[in-house]
Amino acid sequence: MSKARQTKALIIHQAAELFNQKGYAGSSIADIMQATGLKKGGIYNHFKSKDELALAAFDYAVSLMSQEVWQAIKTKRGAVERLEALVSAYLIYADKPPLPGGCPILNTAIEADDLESPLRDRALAAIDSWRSLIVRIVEKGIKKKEVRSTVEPDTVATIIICSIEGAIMMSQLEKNPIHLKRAVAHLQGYIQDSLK
Amino acid sequence: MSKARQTKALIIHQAAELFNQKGYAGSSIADIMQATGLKKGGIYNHFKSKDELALAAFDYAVSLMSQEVWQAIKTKRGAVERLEALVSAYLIYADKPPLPGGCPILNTAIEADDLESPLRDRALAAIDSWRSLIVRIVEKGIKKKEVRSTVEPDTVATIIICSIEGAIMMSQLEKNPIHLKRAVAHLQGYIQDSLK
DNA sequence: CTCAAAAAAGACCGATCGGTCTTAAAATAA
DNA sequence: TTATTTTAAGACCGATCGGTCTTTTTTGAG
Repeated sequence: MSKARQTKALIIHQAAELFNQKGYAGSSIADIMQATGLKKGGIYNHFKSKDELALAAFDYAVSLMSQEVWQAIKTKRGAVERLEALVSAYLIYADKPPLPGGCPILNTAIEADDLESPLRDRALAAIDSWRSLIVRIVEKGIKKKEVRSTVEPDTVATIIICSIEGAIMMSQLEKNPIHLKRAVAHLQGYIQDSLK
Repeated sequence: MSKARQTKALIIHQAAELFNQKGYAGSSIADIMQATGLKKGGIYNHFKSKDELALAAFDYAVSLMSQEVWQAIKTKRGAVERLEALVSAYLIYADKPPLPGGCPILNTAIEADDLESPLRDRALAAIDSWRSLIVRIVEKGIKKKEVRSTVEPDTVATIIICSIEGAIMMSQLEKNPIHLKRAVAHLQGYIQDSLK
């Protein structure tokens, strides 16, 4: 990787950590300068604006977690097993989170949900991608008779996503992984009992 | 109420709306001046700093929702009925929310969870108050044999809170109440099936 | 090694930030 | 109604905001 791209990757990584912990409005260019060791010119050489950097940082943050989930489910076969693996993958937030500060989708959704903004669109797209992954797994499970045909895939997606996101928030706030562990355990029971 | 206290209440209400929608870092004193129609002197006559106003606005926002929940459960008797009423009370976020911008506890928790700050302490206290309300209801239900003795009150509290908070976030982001409705329906089933 | 192109430095900009203070207006107790 | 206190106005402050631009340094192709 060229020096320039290394520097750009460093800026994105450090900005993602800052934004995820202090928010977009709460993080200044000066903060990013300090975190990267670069001066203003070094940052604006790679990004036209703070907003453009925010988008790049969000995409990077989401990709980190997407990779975790994909790694967790790619070897699993049945729908139930895949959902169990997906849910368990989020326990990483209790152990060694890909980024400090909690779930970047949740953080961005909360900060950007009121104004129309590119950042809100990205958060929406990230949630929708997650939702459709779950829906596809459940639909395939129904086709293969592994999941009861009365189960609504969209409802399963809502329950899984909102439980995990709420639990990440609570564990992050209280600095105690217990809530995330409880939510994951509850979802495992839900997947076992309600789907098949 | 004296004129001065009316003005102070107006500032708190408008600030609570702003902070809940745009966040604390994202809302400026100039924004609050515009929302209240007051000039800077009129605001700083009632509050020493933006931080002090933020605390007052958060307390006000939480009290609005606490009153809703209390209204919903005060007439109910059994533990199961009280929990059902508590969960259903949050459907108000899909209909006529006490404040625009979603749940103030969630919004504040996300923005303030990283730094040690009075605001984080308030969010922690609000969550703990909610948690202990649920725990007390479940414990009483166990004593009265309305709830199975194997049920863990703290786990029930975690599942209810994280599901509702996650669902409020999703419905707020997508501007669609369906997620909140699904989560409440799921929790009703959980309360019916798992507790008794 | 040379040199053109790219990257980073850092001074500089106007706007806005939270906050202060003096002055004027309004509310209230007498 | 008057006198006193409280409340709000609005000019003002230094610091910081995001962003620009010129200059210097570094990089990498030839």
